[in-house]
Amino acid sequence: MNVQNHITRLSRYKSVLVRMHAIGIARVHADTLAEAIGSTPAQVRKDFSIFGIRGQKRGGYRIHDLIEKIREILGLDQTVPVILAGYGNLGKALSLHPGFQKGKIRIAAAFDPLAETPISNTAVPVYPPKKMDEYIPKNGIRHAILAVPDTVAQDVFDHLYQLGIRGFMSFSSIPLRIPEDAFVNQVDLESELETVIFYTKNRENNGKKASAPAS
Amino acid sequence: MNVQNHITRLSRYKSVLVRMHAIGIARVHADTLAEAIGSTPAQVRKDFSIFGIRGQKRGGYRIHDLIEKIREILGLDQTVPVILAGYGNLGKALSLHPGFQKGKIRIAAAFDPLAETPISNTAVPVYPPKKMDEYIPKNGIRHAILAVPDTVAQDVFDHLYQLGIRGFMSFSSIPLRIPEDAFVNQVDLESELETVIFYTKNRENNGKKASAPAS
DNA sequence: ATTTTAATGTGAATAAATTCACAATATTAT
DNA sequence: ATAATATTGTGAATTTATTCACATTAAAAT
Repeated sequence: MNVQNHITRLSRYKSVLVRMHAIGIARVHADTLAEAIGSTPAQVRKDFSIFGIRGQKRGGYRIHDLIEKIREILGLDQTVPVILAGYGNLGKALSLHPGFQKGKIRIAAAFDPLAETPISNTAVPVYPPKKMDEYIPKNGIRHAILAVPDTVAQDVFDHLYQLGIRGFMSFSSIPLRIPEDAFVNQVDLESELETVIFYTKNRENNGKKASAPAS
Repeated sequence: MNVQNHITRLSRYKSVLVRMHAIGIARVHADTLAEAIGSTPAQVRKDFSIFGIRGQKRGGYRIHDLIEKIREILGLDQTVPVILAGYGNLGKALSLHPGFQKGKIRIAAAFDPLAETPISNTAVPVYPPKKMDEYIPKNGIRHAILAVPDTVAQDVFDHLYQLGIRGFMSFSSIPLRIPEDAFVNQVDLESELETVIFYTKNRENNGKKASAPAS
């Protein structure tokens, strides 16, 4: 299972493709890609078709081109700078996450109240929060990761929004009240783990797909 | 937007409900709940209907009962012990995550090679990996969080599977090869952020919903 | 050259998810 | 008591997503 839409899938295809490319593979078939991300060949072809990605009849897709094209669709043709609000354990983990060090996403800076006293061992520069007001407009930052305590999540969100940030990945567990023109991907870790518990339980019974109980 | 299915939604409803309950609210309407998680009243009622959750005509739902019922559906009526494979920055962040300290999920122990020398400041006991062989069967653990380096993710997965774990939340960015009867929720942080970048970009243009480009 | 084969690409078919719309009914107001 | 109102619960309608199935075509084999 695993909840996905075609954008998530494009991103996952790319992840696999980048790794294949790195080990010297030049071409890929819809079947291979489907299996890698737990999907179907028809789904892969349809996803590509929707976005005008063409392969070649009897020859699959050229990985290099595919990666380029997917990056372009996702808006990753240029490096995208992202700031990190909150440099606690989670913030630190994210700043060191391989996925944010190799690809086109770059965590440009982190902001945390504790940075009044310098934080050691940081993967990115860590500044006090008030520096956001200058840093974000100056560097044209449009995206932020919210890794702050729930108690201040809405305030920090509002502040960042007001500074021009429109795209957010939030790890807070409270739902944010957001303006129409902002986009927030709320990554709720508790919820993600709870779905695992549900589906694991319902696997033991029905085998394949989990569904609603009798009543 | 935000990719969801009804299980994810149930979990999110619960999260909101628990907070409402904590501040002394006893009843809730479908509209309130819908707005809180960014859904629609019809969706809320349909979700509840599917699982046989009944409110009362003109009176909404009793929060206490709702929480009970949702917990039961998700398999969270008892406390569920989960182990953490890997106690790096991410593992540590997870062990301290409020969502895993207040609810029915309990991170029972973490396992990491660095634990040969004791790790200080831990929120949970941290053991060397070889202790898993004894700990997991003895404590009947069925669920694990994989927060290990990509290079060993498959090996650790295989080992945990072989010890009886069937439900996984994985933060590795490589797709795992998994047996039929295991369930893995792969939380791909890079992919989550990439979707934010896509939708933010496509908001600026079309306003409401992001869709496929011309070609 | 010609045939065979192994893919893609895509409309059509199917399935799944969401929203509509309204009957049912408990609560409140009169 | 009766009427008015608000909100649930759910089939039906609609929309969205997935899968099917097969025509198309490039490559490989003969």
